[in-house]
Amino acid sequence: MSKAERTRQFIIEQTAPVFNKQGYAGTSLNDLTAATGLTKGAIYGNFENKEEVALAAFEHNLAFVFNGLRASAPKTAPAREKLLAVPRFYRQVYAELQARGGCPILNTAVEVDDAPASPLRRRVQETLRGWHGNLVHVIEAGQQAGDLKPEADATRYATVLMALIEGGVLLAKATENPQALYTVLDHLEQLIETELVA
Amino acid sequence: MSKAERTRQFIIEQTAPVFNKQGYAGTSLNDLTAATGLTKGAIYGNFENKEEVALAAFEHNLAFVFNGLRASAPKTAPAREKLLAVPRFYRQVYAELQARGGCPILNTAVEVDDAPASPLRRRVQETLRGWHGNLVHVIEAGQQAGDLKPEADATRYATVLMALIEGGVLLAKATENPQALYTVLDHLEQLIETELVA
DNA sequence: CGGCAAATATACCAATCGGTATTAAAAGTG
DNA sequence: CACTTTTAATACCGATTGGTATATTTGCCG
Repeated sequence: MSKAERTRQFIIEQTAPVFNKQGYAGTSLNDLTAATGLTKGAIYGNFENKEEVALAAFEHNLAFVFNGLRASAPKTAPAREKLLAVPRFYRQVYAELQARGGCPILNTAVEVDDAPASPLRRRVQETLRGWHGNLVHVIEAGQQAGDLKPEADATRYATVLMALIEGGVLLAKATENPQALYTVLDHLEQLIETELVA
Repeated sequence: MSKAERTRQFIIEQTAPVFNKQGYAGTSLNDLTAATGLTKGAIYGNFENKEEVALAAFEHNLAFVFNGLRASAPKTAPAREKLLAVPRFYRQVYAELQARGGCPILNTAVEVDDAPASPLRRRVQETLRGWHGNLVHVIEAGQQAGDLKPEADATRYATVLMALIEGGVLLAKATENPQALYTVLDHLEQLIETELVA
């Protein structure tokens, strides 16, 4: 790992929470040098421009969520466990997620969804589509395996799950009351058990 | 209505969608003069500073949502109708809400929830608390009247409803697919009928 | 350990930021 | 219509913005 590669990684790690908390427009180059202790020269030696740093930081923040989500249930687990692993993960990790500035998908989606097309905007859309597709796949596989009710609309429940999670994180974060999220997660667990599990 | 009052109102109306789309940090004084056709002198003659414009614009955007929400069901309607009026309202109004930059609560909450205390931040928290309190009140009144299941946890369902709405709006907006919201609204309607209505 | 390349710091750029006096125009009033 | 007050436009301020060219330092390798 070259010096530059390590520095690049260091910049990403140090600036990721800043971007997640303050947003792209709300984060200045000054914030980036303050967060890293480096100078503009070092940053622009490793990134094209501010947006490339933001994109890499978003990717980093995203990895924290999806790596944890993946680790939360074995790849071979039955669908019920895989679905229940989602609320379980958010329960476990919310305190740290909050400290890092909340859900990067939520934060970034809101900031870019009215802006002109950009790499960051495309990446957010792709992430949402990917997550949804993955959930649909889990549900349908579970139905094939006989674990989940065959009549349940996989697309619908994938959408509802995502909306509940993102909405719950928003409420908890904005009201400074984690209980709001836990309440939503309770509901989600019950929903999985009663409407999806066969 | 004095000239200044009319100008102030004009500034609010013209800048409200801009703030809602670009956020507070992403909106410059230049954007405000461009949106209004006025000069900085006119704006600073009617507002203390940029934040006061943003606060008034937020209030204006909020009124669009809550006025519509209030108008969506008669004050004297039974609880079931009042609750079903919520998804019905969002279904009716989503196209216009999207054109205005989406849900102002969602947008503003995400931008300010990691920032230091500010009037805007306080107002967002107050709004969320007020909405939640209002929903709890509607549910509990419905239980008193025998319209809703008495064992349902009013606080929980108020939180879940809000999370579903905000999450649904986020998904629809970010993926440019209104269907995501409609799917969530379908689910919410079914939830009200099966878990809340007696 | 010397020298070269890679990486970081420094110094600087024009443009734009939010904000303010001051000046000019318009509105309200007798 | 004239006069006064209110309201908006102009011109300007220092600070900060994202970004770059250049100088300096650092790490690496023979």
